Amino acid sequence: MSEAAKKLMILDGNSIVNRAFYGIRMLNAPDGTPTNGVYGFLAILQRLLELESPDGVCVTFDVHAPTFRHEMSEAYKAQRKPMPEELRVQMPILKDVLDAMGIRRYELAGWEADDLLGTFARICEEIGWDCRLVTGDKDSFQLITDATHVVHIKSRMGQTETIEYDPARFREEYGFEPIKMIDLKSLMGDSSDNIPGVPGIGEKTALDLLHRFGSLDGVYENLDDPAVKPGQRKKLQEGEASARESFVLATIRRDAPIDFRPEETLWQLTPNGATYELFKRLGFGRFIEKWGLKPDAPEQEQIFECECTSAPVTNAGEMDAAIAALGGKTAYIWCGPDLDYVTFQAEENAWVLDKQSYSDDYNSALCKLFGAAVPKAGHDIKDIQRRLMERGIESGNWVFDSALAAYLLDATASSYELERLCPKYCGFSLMDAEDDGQMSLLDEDVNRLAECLQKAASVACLEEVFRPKLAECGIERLYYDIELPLCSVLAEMETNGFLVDRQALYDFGQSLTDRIAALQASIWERAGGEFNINSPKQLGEVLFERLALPAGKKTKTGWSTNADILEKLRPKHPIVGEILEYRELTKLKSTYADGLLKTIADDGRIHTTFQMTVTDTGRLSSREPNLQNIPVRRELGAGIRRMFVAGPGNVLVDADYSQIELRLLAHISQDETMINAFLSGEDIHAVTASQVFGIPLAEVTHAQRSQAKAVNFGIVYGISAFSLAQDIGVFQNEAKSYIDTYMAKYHGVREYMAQAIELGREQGYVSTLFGRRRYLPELTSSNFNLRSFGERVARNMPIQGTAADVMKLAMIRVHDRLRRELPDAKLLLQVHDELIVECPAAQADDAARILKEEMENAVHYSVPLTADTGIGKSWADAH
DNA sequence: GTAGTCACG
DNA sequence: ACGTACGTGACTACA
Repeated sequence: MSEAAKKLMILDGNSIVNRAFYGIRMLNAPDGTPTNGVYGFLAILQRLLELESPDGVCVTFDVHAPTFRHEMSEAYKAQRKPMPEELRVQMPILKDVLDAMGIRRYELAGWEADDLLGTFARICEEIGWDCRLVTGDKDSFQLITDATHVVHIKSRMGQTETIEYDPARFREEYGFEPIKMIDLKSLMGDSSDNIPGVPGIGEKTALDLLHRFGSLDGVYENLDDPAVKPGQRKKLQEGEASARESFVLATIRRDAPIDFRPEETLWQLTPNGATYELFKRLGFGRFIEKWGLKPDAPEQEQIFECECTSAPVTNAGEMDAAIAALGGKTAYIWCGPDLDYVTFQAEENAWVLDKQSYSDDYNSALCKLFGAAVPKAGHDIKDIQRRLMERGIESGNWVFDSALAAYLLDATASSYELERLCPKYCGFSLMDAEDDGQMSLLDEDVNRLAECLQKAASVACLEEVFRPKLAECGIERLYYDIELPLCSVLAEMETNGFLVDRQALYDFGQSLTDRIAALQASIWERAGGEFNINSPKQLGEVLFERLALPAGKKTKTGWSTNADILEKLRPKHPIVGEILEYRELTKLKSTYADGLLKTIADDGRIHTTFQMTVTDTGRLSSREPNLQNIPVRRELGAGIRRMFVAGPGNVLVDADYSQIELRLLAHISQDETMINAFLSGEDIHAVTASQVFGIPLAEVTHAQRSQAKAVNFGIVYGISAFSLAQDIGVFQNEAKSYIDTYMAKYHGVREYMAQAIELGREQGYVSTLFGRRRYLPELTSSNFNLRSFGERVARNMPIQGTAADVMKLAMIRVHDRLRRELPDAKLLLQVHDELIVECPAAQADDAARILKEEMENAVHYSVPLTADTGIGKSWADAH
């Protein structure tokens, strides 16, 4: 009986660390040592262990010594760029990590890692093992065979991704056999590898020649072929020696003299103390957790000890006594699901209120605790407030929210769960009680009770850490006057919900069904067969293979079929327009008609959840369902907004800021021209058109205004000429001249943009006018893409974030005034620069006035903020 | 779970 | 030369 083939994963150590170093943002161990390369390596290793489940693992490294390639080629000797210091110091760390984990590593003076990969792959193939070569370089693609696949590491925007190439995948992408990579490189060269190739022949020509003649030899045997242009022929003739030399340089050797026994690489993850200690020193908590690493001699687990004694609260008398004992001190709260139990704690005392063990009216107990008499702190208090509201309890006197504080201190963190915050800020971890599904806290489940008490107490610890930090960052006002009060406004909006005309929405969905079916039939007929139009892969095959339409951009997995591309293809084939319409209709049906219907609650309303700790800029987000992306731009989609309606006797009042981001840009940059444009009340896009195109305001055409509008938007986002050109359909040099003129005319804006980046780099963060911060380690990255991204964010975040701050402040003010002056008017929704209120029809004008006043007067800057209002029975009518 | 696409400001 | 606008969430396909 033959055993199943073993699978060996060989990682190209230098190349992967390199990718990680340049691809992800800087990380440091607690002692300041840079670690991002090692961290990225481990992240990739972990991902691949899960994905591939190899039987063996080993890592190859380059040795800094001349190789046979240096001996044979002058060109190859050219100095490689020296490794940056922050990367160099990480190589020995990685080797320590591998040694601790017991993973074999190999290096051989005089031979490059690629040659080791090739040699190892050969040896594996000889004994019938499968190989996975993991690397960030494309050099080793020539080694791809049925048994040997290359897992290619790419990094994009701080994310690393892995693509596994087998022969088929390779052929699909390159159109020839993997081994022909050598021929390709001999023609086009490889600047990063000092392989000269044929001077004057680039990737395009080289690929073309290879497809035509199959190999380097084939090319030279067919130099007289008419398909070879005279210029190319000359270059090829002159460059033949170089090409032949490149062929040898580019060929990975498979005969490195190294004692490699595959069975020695057999390995599986075995947690050990050495790895634990090392990871702890490096600050790799994530991997300690993920891999269950523990110290050899179990040290005192730094679990937080709750020093308070807890008392059950089982009746109204005990509740009163607990509140008396609090004596005005802040109660730190942790609630169970559906508020079935609540633990609260102050200093050395803690109490447990449990619905099942409470003999009097439970709601009354909640009212006492959550009423205005008791100051309270919690974690994600908006959520607690909403759940209380659902029980008809209005809570008050909330003085702290640890999740919100953590968000303000670092808006880019991936999660704000107590389990993560405690280790990060307080130096202890939380215990983890299994959820056993019991509803009652007091029944026998000691662990879970302890866990809840601990969580309540940890909110107190976090508060102690966070309060001074908020002061230090100058964001106390933002926190206490905006974020915290906003919680109850949002809780109320979520509870209010937006009424939807269920029948109309259903009918709308039905009306789409027939049209979709007709489109599908026609598309299938034109395609000459049935396929899944919703599958970009299948659609790509139909459009670009079967119908042979000119393919545009490619994605990682195939051809791009997005609306931009299809729009350009529209005139080429009638199927394209139908696909675009099919896409539009199916989107409306699945996401908006069917999707929203599912979310309508028993009261006929849709209750979204606003998330306060999600965006990097300070905006809110809306989910389950997302009501901030209801269609409006296209006529058919905007019909959805007719289904969002006011209740009987009510109307909707809609108010939206007019160009708030550009107004804030004018103020923040103090650009005189832009400020004057807004002060004069002119149409800002028309003014920009007149500036950019150098024509009198009165002569600006509709098309010019619309282009100027795109420029205005682009400026806010940190534009490039390429993208602007793409967006407005002009040549890149034309787009560039628009931007240059813009920056010359609005030179205050240009100066602001430069300063924003400068300041961001110096401080490590950028901030809004309210002090909200976004840290930008990307600004000092040595990776061009990452750094450019940081620069765009540095320009954009202060604007988008200030707009978010202003809107939040306005919401609090609107809410206050409505409560005092129009208690029947309810805030329903915020869509970044728009607010929607529902109120009795007779109060609509008053509500509109209040919205306008409070939004426009939330702040007073160098240019006025203006808000436009509308009134109607539906969202579509009110907007 | 990731990728592609598309809805919004 | 690089790769190509900021910020979100939901749905479908596919591994």
